[in-house]
Amino acid sequence: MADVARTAGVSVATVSKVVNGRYGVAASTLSRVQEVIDELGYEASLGARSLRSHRTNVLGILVAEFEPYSTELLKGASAAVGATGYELLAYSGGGTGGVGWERRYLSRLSGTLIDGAVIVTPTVVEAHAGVPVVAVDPHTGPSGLPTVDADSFAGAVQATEHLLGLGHRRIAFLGGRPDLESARLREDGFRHAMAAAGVPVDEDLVRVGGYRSETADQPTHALLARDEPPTAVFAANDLSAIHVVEVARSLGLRVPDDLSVIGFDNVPESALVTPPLTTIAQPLQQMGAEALRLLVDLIDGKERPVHVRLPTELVERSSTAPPRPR
Amino acid sequence: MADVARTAGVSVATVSKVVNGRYGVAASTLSRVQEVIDELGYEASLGARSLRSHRTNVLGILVAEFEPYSTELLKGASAAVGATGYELLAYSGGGTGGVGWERRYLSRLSGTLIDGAVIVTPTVVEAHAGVPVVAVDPHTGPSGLPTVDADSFAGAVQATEHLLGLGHRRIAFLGGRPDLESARLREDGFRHAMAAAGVPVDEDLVRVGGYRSETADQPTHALLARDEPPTAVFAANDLSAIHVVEVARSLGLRVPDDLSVIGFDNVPESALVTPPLTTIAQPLQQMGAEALRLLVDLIDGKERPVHVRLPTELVERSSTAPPRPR
DNA sequence: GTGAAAGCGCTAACAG
DNA sequence: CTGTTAGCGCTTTCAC
Repeated sequence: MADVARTAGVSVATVSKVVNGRYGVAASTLSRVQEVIDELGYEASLGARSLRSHRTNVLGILVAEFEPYSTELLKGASAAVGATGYELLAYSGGGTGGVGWERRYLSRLSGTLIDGAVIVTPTVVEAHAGVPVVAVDPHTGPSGLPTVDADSFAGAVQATEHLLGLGHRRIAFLGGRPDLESARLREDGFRHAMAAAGVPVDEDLVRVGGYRSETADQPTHALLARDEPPTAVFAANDLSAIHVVEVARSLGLRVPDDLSVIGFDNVPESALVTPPLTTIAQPLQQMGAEALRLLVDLIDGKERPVHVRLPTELVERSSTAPPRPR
Repeated sequence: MADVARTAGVSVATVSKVVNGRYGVAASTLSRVQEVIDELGYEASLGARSLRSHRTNVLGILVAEFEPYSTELLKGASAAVGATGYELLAYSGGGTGGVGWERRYLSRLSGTLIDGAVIVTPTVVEAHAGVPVVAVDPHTGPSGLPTVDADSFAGAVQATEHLLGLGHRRIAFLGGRPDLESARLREDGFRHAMAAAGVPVDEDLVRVGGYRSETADQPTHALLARDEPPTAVFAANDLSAIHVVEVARSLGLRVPDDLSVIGFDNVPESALVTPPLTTIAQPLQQMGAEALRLLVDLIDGKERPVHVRLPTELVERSSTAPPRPR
């Protein structure tokens, strides 16, 4: 900025005024400064500006890692931000954040740099943060923070009913982590639908999968190695469902002929596996867009429902079929 | 930081030393300060820190918009950053950047905030930028900047040969924008493969699609409305290929029975359309990871090839088939 | 081993 | 209308 000021023969304060469109600058000065700015390709440093002004027009999206789930939200947020005049800053430690990443990233960015934040699947939710914050699918469920999530319970019911409707009775549930709200709700939905159909749940068929390939591996093997293996598996997210498909194939089982598998999330990757995964879709892009709109309204001080829950939908692809007659 | 200093009964300078692990702090002071930091959940502001220190341990990824292409790169970069100790900051204006977004975002973030940047599909490439910069698939082709891209020419040859091998002869090419390097190379590859097979190119079947649905719409209609329409279309990216499929269906043509369509990129979305798209895969995640590694090496001053070109691969799905006997 | 002071690039008051 | 001045929260000499 000093460069620009010197070249234009004015003070940095004047340049600042031009850059920020403040009143009190002569038309001639303005155009001269603007010319120099264009010529030099000057752009104010976000860091320095925000340090002083506490308004940046930048919204943060804080994620533990850029993976299929968070990037879908990002697409939605990106589409929604266009109209608002804000810019988007997505921050991630690349998976190295460890526990408490959400709080650390937030304090690192808030107060300076961003006017508000969307935090994706936070474990620790803090109501007070300095800037407005919206949580997407917090692991503790809707609490003090404004929240956007999908209807995990209803989705799990849909998944289970789909399997039941196909004729399955020996259905396994490969859950998430029991301490997470979404995982709990999906198990509840599963049990609810089973009970409603009058099909008893074999407790040995209910396992903790942990939402990730590595953690789902052992329980999946245990499930499929049984004397009387399940004819269908409902996995609480796509990542673990995909892993079930892989394990089944490695064991010589054909999907869906020998085993039906249904997932949850509908990340794009679920369509890429062989066979393409039947799953329960969360409207991820829509959730990202909704979270962003909610955040903007919060910043603008508009009244809004503090909790948005979006519906899920069954996406039938090729990993589910009626059980084979025995 | 002043809070922490006051509570611990030391100066902010000392707190700073503790935070940054500098030498010259008594063990007792260190542990006391560390305790207060943990208790208060203090985390240094990125903006302020970077303003002063010019080393942030944060790498930037600058994109025009978060869409399927850039988010795939993001996933790769995120996976690769884990080992490096850096954190990732992805910045986007949400599509409102306009021309020259790459330069503006870069000067906004560089010098402060980030130690280096990966710029995704920049149009304007500037060799000198203040911080190390790596370009992914720059629209002008490899120039002064270190670059990561895929082999567009070879990929286009693969696509064309696939169609030729299926028996197609009347093959249309729906190109990108002629001013973009990747688009030009894909057309070259198409012509090269046609010539090698001794099949003359009907110039009326070569159209400019512009890489986007909106820009591809009119040329696609023109192509399919011909008296003698093509039996196959090679679209220069998945987005336009998907649009060709949609237009064909809206015209009552069945894909692939009446018309084969092949795309380029292999974004996850290409598998989600009906029928799933046959396409040429760019190893997008790998490209993102490679760009990040190249950037880190650049920052560390390591010698590295300044241009990495990754191979493409044919992904056969269901949008291509032999032409119908007439 | 610790703190005082200067200053990173910018904006906001205020004086001229 | 324009420039001077005082910080924003932090790191970094450099005295003590």
